[in-house]
Amino acid sequence: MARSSAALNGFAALGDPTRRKIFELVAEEPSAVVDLARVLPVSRPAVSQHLRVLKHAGLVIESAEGTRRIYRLDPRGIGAMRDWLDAHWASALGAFKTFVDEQADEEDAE
Amino acid sequence: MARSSAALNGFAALGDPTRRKIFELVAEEPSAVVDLARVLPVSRPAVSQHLRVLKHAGLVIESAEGTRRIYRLDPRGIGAMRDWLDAHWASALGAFKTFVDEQADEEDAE
DNA sequence: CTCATCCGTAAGTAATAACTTACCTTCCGC
DNA sequence: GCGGAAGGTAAGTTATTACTTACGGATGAG
Repeated sequence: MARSSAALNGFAALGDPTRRKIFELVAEEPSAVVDLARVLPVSRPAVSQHLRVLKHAGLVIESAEGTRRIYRLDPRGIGAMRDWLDAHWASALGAFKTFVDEQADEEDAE
Repeated sequence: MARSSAALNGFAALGDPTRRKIFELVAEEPSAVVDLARVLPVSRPAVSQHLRVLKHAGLVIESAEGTRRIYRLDPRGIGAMRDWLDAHWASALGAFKTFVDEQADEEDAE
């Protein structure tokens, strides 16, 4: 259950635009907090707070390098969200196709 | 751009627990608003408002059936989120592996 | 033509969350 | 040791947002 609730928190974490931007920056290149704050339109503490949320959601990991904390993507959190979405996507695709076919039949009948 | 921003809104839409529950109920079986409200711990208007958000995010579609509006999953919105996540997942997995290998090397060196 | 059901929207409220500044600790170069 | 850079946390403010009740419009049954 810890795994699935972490995956679910991932959606809330990536729901915020600033956090999504941080996620994309870290995806491009593992970065320290100060480097992210330089690029973003928010203060450094705000970046720290966002990173805490992303970390808690299992989307990033942290590693010390001198005084700098380097943040990287954690593929496990992303993978959990991906799996959850994949399962629903597959069943949705089947149901959607059935629905569209039925609609077409009804229109033929008119 | 309309496509990608819709996909991104999807994360915010699924970030809310009630909305995620609605999403799962609709995934199990296409439902009318009143049926969803019967199961959920919130009022019917609240369900309507959540469905509007999900619809705007491209995650569900609506079809009239008498006075009832039947909501179904829209695989396109889910697919867009899935694609976005997939791309980041793949690159994250590569970067993560490299990072773990480097860590192992440094520990060997000590 | 009523009457009931289904549903969306408006308006107001209370909780949440994203941001700021201020402060303190930790680590490196000199 | 000392000064400076990096960053997590606290406290306070403001904007979102998830919810409620109240209302009005549309559809189907009798």
